[in-house]
This record gives sequence, structure tokens and C-alpha cells, in this order.
Amino acid sequence: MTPTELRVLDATKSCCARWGIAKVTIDDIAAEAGVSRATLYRMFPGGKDVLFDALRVHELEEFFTGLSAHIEGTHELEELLVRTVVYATTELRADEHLAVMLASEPGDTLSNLTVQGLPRIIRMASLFLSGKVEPYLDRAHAQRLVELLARLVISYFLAPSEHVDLGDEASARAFITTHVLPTFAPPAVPY
Amino acid sequence: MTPTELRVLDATKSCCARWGIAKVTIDDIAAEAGVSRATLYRMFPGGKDVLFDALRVHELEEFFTGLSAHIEGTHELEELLVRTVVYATTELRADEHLAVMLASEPGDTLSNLTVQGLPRIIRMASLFLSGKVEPYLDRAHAQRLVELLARLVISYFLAPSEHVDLGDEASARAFITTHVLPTFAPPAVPY
DNA sequence: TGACGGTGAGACGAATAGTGTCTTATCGTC
DNA sequence: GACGATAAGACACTATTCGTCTCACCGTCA
Repeated sequence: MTPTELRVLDATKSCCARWGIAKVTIDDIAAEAGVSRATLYRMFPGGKDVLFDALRVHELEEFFTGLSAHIEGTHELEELLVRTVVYATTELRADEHLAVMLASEPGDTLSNLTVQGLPRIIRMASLFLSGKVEPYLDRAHAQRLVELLARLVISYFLAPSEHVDLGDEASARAFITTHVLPTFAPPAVPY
Repeated sequence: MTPTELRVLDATKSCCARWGIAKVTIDDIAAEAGVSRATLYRMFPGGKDVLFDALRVHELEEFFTGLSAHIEGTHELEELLVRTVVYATTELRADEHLAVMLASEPGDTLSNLTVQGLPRIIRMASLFLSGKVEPYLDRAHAQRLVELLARLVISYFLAPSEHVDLGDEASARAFITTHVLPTFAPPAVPY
């Protein structure tokens, strides 16, 4: 990821926030990034689609990198899961860009969080988190658990519940110990 | 001003706020207003330019109507001027639409407040306010005073001063009694 | 020095979107 | 039933955007 590529992705993000996906043009982004159109096409051959895809991947990577750092040094499965969902929920709620997009283009944005985008999100979550969970569960269960958490976090973010607030540590802990951990029958200690 | 015309102007305003003047299309506005393109062209023949012009005129009218109501029943020139500049400054600062436009398209927006638009603003101010000032000054002086106030309010709005805050009554009063009223040598009582 | 990769500027044709005008059909009102 | 106002959308025209291309420029490194 060269500095120029980063500038382009940043420009893409802020142009989207200002005008919405439907109204941005490649020229807008190139101008915002202070880069020529030729350079942009050279970096992201395929135009808007590829560019937006790259942006989504990049944001997911950033997100999970932050998450990884945040759960560093956790030595208990419950604690790991609680921190994960609280962090993820908090970050989602604090993401201004996401909020703007949800407000101005709910269709596309929701699609990227559900039908279209969820598989990718789960893949990325698996990639970043399965390793953290595997000290406590075998690989197959670890991946299922990570997938389940990803689905739950997104669902509760998109449609908050009266009963559960995954942004709140106590609530998240209660939810996880009641509805998540038991079904994965974790051994009492890491193996 | 029919209800449909009002809907169209409202739609124009909110589309502008969302996408900026450069990105809105006639179709966007028609869709937002729930009106067909044909209707829109019938009401505002000339397209975008005419439409935006009509919007500006309409907003100015609303503004000065509010201002007129706000200074109703004032029986002293100083009081009249103070209320006027404070109200005008407050409204300008509170105008979200204006703030968005200033942020996203400073060029066009500034032009509408200065080189392009100021003459119109002064004309409207004259139309609405000269009558209010004429009990205290002859017509020629009344118009000059209104023009001066309009210029000052806009200037201090666009580029706030450390020394004067026309949104603050005390500061506005001090400014007016010191720098405005004396040069118009008003008679002590209405004539 | 000269080759080289990365870049900006901008030309180009094709595709797409937006404009402004029209016609037609459908309303509700008188 | 005539009327005015409107929605829907066809139409030709224009402007914008796209994706690709070439060319000149600028550092870097051999």
C-alpha cells in the first residue's frame, strides 16, 4: 500500500461522504487525491468498482487491525469475546463515514453489510480472529464462533435491541455467557 | 406561490444541501419534489439557473418577512437598527443550509453573498426595510442606511471580527451608536 | 550520461447521463 | 363533458464521464 494509493483511498472515502457513491466520479476522486486519472486507473484498473472494493477491503483491514491490537494479551475466551464485540460495536457506531452513507444511500450501504458484503466481512473476521480463538477451541469451532459473532455484531448494530446492547460491556458479557459460550462447550482451560 | 412551487423549492434546497449545486440534476429535484420534469419546466422555464434564482429570491423573502415581523412595533431608530442586525446575524449563523453550501461550494455560495448576490440582497433589504426606517430619516438617507447595514451584516458574518459581534445585542448597539448613527445625523424625534 | 519506473496532462472515441421540448393519457373540478 | 393541471415518458440534442492511449516530465540508480 503506497502512500499514493492511500491518498486515493482517503480521497475516495471523503468524496463518498460528501456526494454519495452515486454522484462521485473518477475525476472527483483523482482531483481530491491530487492525482491524475491515468495514475488512478493504473493503480485500480477497473474503475469505480475496483476502487470501492479496494476501499472496503482497506477499511476492513484497518478495522480488524485495530481490533487485534485491542484484544492483545487477553487470556480467557469470555474476555476475548466480550472485548471483541464491544470494540466492534463501538467502532461501528462511531464511524462517521458509515453513518453518512447509511443515511444517504441506505440501499448500497446495507447491501455491503449484508447480502453482498457479509461473506467478505466474515472471511476477514475469520482471518484476523480465528487465530485468537484457536487457543480455546479447535479450528472448526473457532471459525464458526467468529462467524456467529460477526453476524450478531452487525445485526445488533443495524437493528438495536431493547434487551441487548453489544456496545455495553456488561450487557455484552451477559449475552455472550448466556447465548454464545454454552453452545460451544469450551474446555475450562486453554489446550 | 402555489403549494407545488413551494414543494419544488424545498426539494431544490434539500437536494442542494445533500449533493451541492454542481451535482444536483433537474431529475433529482423533480423526484425529490414528487413532481414530473414537465411540471418543473412549466413552473420555472429555463431550468436550473431560473430554479436556483427563484430559490434565492424565495429565501430572501422569507428572511425579510421574518425580520419585518421581528422588528414590528419598534419606535426608536437605534432600537430598530440593533434588532435588525442582531436578528439578521443570528439567522445567518443558524442557517444550516447556508453552512453546508459554504462548506461544500464556497465559490458559488460566496459569490451569491457578494459580487453576484449582494446587489439583490441590498435591493430586497431596501424594499423591506426602508419603509421601517423612513419615519426617522428621509428616503435617500434611509436607503443608504439600509444598504450600509446589509453590507456590514454580511461582511461581519463572513469574516467575524475580534472587536465586534453583530449577533450580540450589546456589541451591536455599541457599534451602531458609535459608527453608524452619527453619520446619518438623525433628528432626535421622528418626523 | 542514459535507461527506467512512476507520474501528470490531456486527447480520443464510446458510453452514459442530463437537458429541454413535446405528445399523450389521466386526473379532479367546475 | 369541457377544462386546466399534471404525470409519464418519447425524442433529439448536449454535456459529462469513462476507459484507454500517448507523450513529456522528473527523479533514481546503474
